[in-house]
Amino acid sequence: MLKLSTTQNRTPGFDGKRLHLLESAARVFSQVGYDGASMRRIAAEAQVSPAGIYNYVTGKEELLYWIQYHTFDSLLKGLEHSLSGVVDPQERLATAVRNHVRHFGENMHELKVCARELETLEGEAYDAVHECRRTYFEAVHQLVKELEPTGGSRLDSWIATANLFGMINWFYQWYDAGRTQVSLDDLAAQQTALFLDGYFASTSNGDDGADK
Amino acid sequence: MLKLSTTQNRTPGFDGKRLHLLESAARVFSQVGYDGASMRRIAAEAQVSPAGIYNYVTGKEELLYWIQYHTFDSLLKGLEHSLSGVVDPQERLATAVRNHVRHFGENMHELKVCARELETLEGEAYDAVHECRRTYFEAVHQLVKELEPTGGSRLDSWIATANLFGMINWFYQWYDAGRTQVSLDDLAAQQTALFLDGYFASTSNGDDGADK
DNA sequence: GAGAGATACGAACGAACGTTCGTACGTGCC
DNA sequence: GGCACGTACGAACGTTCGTTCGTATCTCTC
Repeated sequence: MLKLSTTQNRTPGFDGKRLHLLESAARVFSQVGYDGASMRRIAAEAQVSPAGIYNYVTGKEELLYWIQYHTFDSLLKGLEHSLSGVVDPQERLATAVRNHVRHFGENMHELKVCARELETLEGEAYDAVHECRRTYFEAVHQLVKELEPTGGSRLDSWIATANLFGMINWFYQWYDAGRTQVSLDDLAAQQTALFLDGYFASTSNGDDGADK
Repeated sequence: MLKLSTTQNRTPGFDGKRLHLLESAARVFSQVGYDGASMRRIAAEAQVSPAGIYNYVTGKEELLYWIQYHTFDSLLKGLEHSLSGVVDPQERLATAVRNHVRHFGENMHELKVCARELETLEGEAYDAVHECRRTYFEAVHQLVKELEPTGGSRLDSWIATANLFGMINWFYQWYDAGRTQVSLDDLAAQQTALFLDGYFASTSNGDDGADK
């Protein structure tokens, strides 16, 4: 299932137009959900006829596939890039959270679609996205495990990582509901601090786990 | 919008049958989403004809409304009940998390629908559910604020509460994906500990914030 | 047992859906 | 100029959707 559209014999502007189409689709998906979004509405958003969409994509399914795959892929790429040169384990985790939250801020629609429609795709398309997502999760999980090389927290590192993702993924539900008093970097810092030291902790813990 | 179905002149078994219908609808909604669920499938799940649904409910929208309203309402009721007699602030928060997570375990379908379809309803129906949800959030927020009566954490209590909800709401995405090595109470305890003390904290903090 | 009203369902409605088809238009190559 | 082909769109297809309608059954009341 899900034949991908061919990428040969294309006009110069093809890639750009498809990207524009994916952005429009992500915008609509994030507003009304995958099932609630009609191809006609996506077409209108992208200023194309409904039939025109099928020049760039084999169907609705592939729209979601590309949005999700591209999002997790660039999350991972961004993580690897921003981690280079950072050695302190706490600082590395803070960097990862900042990367994630910033990415959310700059691609709110795409991330929202990824968070909400995780189980919408099926078959090979689901597997491909799932593999990409798993790689990203494991990269962050590794950062968590490296926090305490001597043998560990009393908490399960996998569960703690999952809960960390809960914090940084769930925030699309409440952030920017009008009351943007806090910047994305501030938010990332608070989430890092909460994860590392809890709500209570004394501030004696070095740089308190979130700076910059 | 959303005329509620009348509740007068009903047969004795009416309430029970409607509850059964709502459970079936919640099961289908949680599997394929609100938009992806057809009335025909819900009817089949409830062993009723599609037309028969409309004896108990004015339409699809009201199904979602009752599921969400009833869920948040019983979350709040359960919270108030389980808090009675508990005085230690950390223990009160631990109790709240346990209440939430247990409720998730016992009503996985309903909670999943509440988490995923928060923005699906519109107008009065949305407002009514939103008010109920806000009350529940504020109750937990109050518990967080009472953790440190002397003046507070370095973190914003509202944001910390929102992140707490991120942890305990997001877990439907990964829990029971086959690997149920950890009980719901254990999970609640880990989430409470993570929130109160962070991933790092020394275990010297009283009962470490999660017991029972 | 006659009447009323709640409960149940098969059939059908109009609307909207994702997608396909046929046909134009534009551009580059010989 | 003529051909090939990527791009674009209006119209239409078949399907499925939420809901309504007409009617049959069941259960009380008098």
